[in-house]
Amino acid sequence: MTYLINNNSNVTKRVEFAENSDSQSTLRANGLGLSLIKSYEELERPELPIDAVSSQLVEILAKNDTSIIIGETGSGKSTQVPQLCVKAGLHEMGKIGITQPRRVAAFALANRVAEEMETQVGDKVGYKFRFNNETSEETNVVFLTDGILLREAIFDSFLSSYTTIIIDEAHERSLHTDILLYLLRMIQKQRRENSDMNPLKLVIMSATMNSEKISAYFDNAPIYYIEGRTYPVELFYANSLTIKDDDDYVYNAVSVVLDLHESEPIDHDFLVFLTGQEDIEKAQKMVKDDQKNATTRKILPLGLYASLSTQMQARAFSKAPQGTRKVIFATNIAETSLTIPGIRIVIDTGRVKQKLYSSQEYEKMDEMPTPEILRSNLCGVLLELSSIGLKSPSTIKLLDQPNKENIEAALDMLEKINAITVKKKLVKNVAKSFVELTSLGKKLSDFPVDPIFARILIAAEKLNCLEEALTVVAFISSEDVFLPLPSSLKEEEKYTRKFDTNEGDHIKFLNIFRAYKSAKNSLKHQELKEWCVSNCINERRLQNVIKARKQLRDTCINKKYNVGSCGLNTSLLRQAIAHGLFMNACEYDPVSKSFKLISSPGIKVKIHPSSCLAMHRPTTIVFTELVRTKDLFARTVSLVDAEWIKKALDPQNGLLS
DNA sequence: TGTGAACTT
Repeated sequence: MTYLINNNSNVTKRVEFAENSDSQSTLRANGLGLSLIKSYEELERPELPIDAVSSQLVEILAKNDTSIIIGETGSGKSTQVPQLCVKAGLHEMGKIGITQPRRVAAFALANRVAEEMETQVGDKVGYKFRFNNETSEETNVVFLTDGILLREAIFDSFLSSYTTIIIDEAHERSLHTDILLYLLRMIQKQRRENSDMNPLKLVIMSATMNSEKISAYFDNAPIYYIEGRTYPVELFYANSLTIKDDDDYVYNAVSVVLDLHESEPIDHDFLVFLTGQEDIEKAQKMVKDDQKNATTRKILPLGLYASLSTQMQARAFSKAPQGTRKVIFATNIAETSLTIPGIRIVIDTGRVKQKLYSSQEYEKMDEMPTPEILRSNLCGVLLELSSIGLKSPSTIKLLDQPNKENIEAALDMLEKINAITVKKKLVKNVAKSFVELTSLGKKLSDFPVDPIFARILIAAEKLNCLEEALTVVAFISSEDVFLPLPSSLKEEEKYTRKFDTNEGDHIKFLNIFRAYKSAKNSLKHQELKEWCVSNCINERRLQNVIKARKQLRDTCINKKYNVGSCGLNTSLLRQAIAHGLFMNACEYDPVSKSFKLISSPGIKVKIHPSSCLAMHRPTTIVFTELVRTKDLFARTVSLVDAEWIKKALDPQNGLLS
């Protein structure tokens, strides 16, 4: 069937509307309209493929409990569907929430949609992710990370402030998205059955066509396809141009930028994909060095990656000054879901790297990545789900079922740390686990960190060293603050860094935090920066640690914890750490000259060379994490007393009530 | 005696 639809822009488009099967209607806005449109620069906003079907979508959104919308990046679904929900009146009884797997995406989309709806960010349109909340009473549409919506569900298990939840980028299958899909399906059912509550409308959006699975998961919800691409962007692969240096893809990418800078109009901005933060900083510096003497036709090199501050990320979305070209060096955070205004040329270095792989490996890379839920430690999410009220996590029905052993291992761990009790019951001759949250488990789930880290905080309160424990937990649950050591450093110098202590790496973190605080009080801004560099510290990451610490501390204050300090008595702090990490306790084994895991003595580990205890030979240690390379290495290690480990294993332990 | 990098509460 073919319908002709008139839309607001006076452009007539041909739209095919085909009914494929009972469960699946197909809405196609084929690209025909695009050739009729004027250059996007002359329009308020670029014409989007979704515009052709917007009025049908409003009806669909108003009518269906659950809709699945499939559209390519650039179809406009992320910016337009929330606005169409408003047109359908879904904001009248509560908020419309739209989740993103990444913070930048939530931030950028909120800014764009606020502009299109002619409102300020934080007013009718807002965003919310960890450490940032730009929403108010007035907010109708909120862009938030999937992780934070999951947190909200702990405090409001019906998500009652929302009328509509849109899950965007469902194809990425992030751990949080998968859990949310499960949870939303359940909440939708509960709200439908409870006459006091408004129904919950769900919209699942994805870029891939393999959507039957999601549809089946939601009782065969109808699937709608939006076809077509957005405004023209030229895509260059770096290897199709002159390769200057075979080994240095950053150098190649920058060379391409500088070449194209000569030939392209100055108001066409560039987007360059690189693999990581380090490469991005390097590329920015290379461009800056090249531009030192430039007076006209300047380049403004900007970075865009997750750990960049919100302000710096915002610069990537703002306009470059007149006569200056904006060049954005980004990780894959910008690859999906983001459309950055002004970008006309995209330089993708991926191909250059890929030619380093054999064809077999190349094919492997091309396959769909394994959903995160199939390869993650499930402790944290299972505790969250128990806290929301789920009684039988072993029978949880997810889009992809994690293997049973994985779930059992996580439940076993939660039981060992006394966060839950598990009762096995026979249901229709099949053993099922029923989970009950303990009072300790409830406390642990208040903190946005791994449950074993939260246990450190609980023990620390009783040991009167919570102030210090907050610092340690903030460090171990954040990114590594150390800059990579220059290989020019001699071996001896590496291990005589001034914060090292024979108590271990956790106390070293405390030393760094204390030293930074006092340096901050006595030094000027620039001097403080230099202080960080000379101590091999990444200052921005350290600031993130400080933010995480504040968030944890606020939770403690809120829950009326006694936030005391042990001062110089760091033995108390290590005792608290032992109460969290007791499952990771190891004893030195003189026979094998390695450490054996106390909980399973067959496993032998070595202290990672980066640890300040690597050159020592402590009897008993606890570690934060294990990494497997040539051997099994324990990273971030502390010296402990064997007695503390025994005490931590005791269920009657008064420190953890 | 040696880290994949990116994402997130």
